Amino acid sequence: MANVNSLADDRTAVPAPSRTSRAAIVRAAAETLEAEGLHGLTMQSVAARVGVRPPSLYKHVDGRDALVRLVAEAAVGDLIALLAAAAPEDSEPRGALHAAAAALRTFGKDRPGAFRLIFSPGPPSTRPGPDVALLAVAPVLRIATELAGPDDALEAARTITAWASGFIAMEIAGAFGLGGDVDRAFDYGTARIADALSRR
Amino acid sequence: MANVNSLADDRTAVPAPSRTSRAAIVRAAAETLEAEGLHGLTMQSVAARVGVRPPSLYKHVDGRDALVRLVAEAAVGDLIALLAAAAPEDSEPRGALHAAAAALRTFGKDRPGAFRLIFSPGPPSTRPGPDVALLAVAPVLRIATELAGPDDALEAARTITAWASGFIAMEIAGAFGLGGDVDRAFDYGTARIADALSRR
DNA sequence: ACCTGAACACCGTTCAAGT
DNA sequence: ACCTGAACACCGTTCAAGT
Repeated sequence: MANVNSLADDRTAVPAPSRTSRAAIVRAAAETLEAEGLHGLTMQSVAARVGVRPPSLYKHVDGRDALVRLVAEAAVGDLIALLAAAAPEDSEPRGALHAAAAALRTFGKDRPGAFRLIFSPGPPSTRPGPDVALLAVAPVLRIATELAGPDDALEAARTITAWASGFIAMEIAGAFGLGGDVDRAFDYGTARIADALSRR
Repeated sequence: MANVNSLADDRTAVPAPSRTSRAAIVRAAAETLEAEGLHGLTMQSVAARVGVRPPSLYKHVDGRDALVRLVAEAAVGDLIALLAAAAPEDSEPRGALHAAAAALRTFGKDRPGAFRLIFSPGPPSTRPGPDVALLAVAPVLRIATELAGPDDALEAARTITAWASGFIAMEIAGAFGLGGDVDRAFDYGTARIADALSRR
C-alpha cells in the first residue's frame, strides 16, 4: 500500500547516515601520506580513497591542515606506544636507550611520512598539540634521569632526542648516500651517547 | 629624417633585454621563504617581488621545484662559508666543534626556512645536488677525525651532524616549549658529544 | 545529518602573440 | 630574447540544493 504519511516522512526524513567517518578519513590520509608524500595528501585523493566527494570531508574534519594535524597526532600516539613497549619503566637504562632508539628508527623507516610530520613539522595549524607531544618524551626522560642523574635529566633527554631524530631524519632523507655502514654509525652513536651521558 | 630601413629594424629588432635575472629570482625566493614560509613561496609571490609576471620566471628557472632547489643550493653555499670560517683547518678540534655547532645554530635561527630546506628536504626535485651537500661535511669530518681517530671518523662525523641538526630542528620547531634553559642544553650536548667521541 | 554539483579563488605551467 | 595575457589543470573551500 502507498505510504499514507509520505509528507510526514519527507519532513522527518531519516538523516543521511554517514558514508564515512573521521577515523576512516584519518586512516586514508595516513596511507596517502606514505604512498604519495605530504604533497600528494590532498582532499581530493583522500576523498577518493574513502569513497566520497571532497566537500563531504568537511563534515568530518575542519580542512586539510586540520586533517594533517590529526594524522600527526595519531602518529605520535602510535610512536608513544612503540617507545613504551621498547623501554618499559623498570628496564635497565642503557638497554632501554638502545631499544628505544631502535624502535624510533624502525618507525622512521616504516613510516617516513609520519616521522617527518612529527619531527619536521610544517605550519602550526598542522602540528600536534603540545600535550600529545609531551607524552612521547616520558620514556626518554626516565632513561635520561637514570643515566645522567636528576640535575642533568632534561639536558640529557634533549641530547638523546636530538641525536636520534637527527640521525633518522638524515637517513630518511638519503643524506648517507656515500659509503659507510649506516647501521654501524647508529650503534656507534647510541653507545657513545650512552657513555657520554652516564654519571661519572 | 625617417628611418629608411625601418623594415630591417623590425626584422632585427633588438631582443628584449632581461628585466630580471636568475640571481635576482633566487634572492627574492629566499626572502619570500623566510617571510612567508615554504608554502608561501609561490611563483606568483616571487614574480611580484622581482617585478615580472609569473610566466616570465620560466625563462630563467625551470619551475617552482627547480627554484626551491636553487634556493637550497645557495643556502648550502652560505652555510659552507659560515662553517669554514667558524672552524678553520688548523683550529683545535674541541673548540672548532663548539664554534661550528654555534655557527650552525645561528644560521638556523636567522634563516629557519633555509635550515629546514637543507636538513628536512622535500621531494628529490627540490633537493641540492649531492656534490653541493658533500662540501658542507668537510669541516665536520676534519673535526671528527681529530677527535675520534681515522677509524671512527665517519661515524663520529655522523653523530655530530645528527645531534646538531636534530637539536636545532627541534628548537626551530618550538619543541622545547616547556621550561629549561635551551642554551644550557646546547652547551651540555656539545660538551658531552666532544667527550664521547674523543679517543680514550 | 550528511552528501553532492557548482562555483570561486589560487596556484603551476604552457603557449601564442607581442616587442 | 624576453615579456605578457589567456588558457588549462589542479587544489582548497564554500554553499545551496538534494535525500
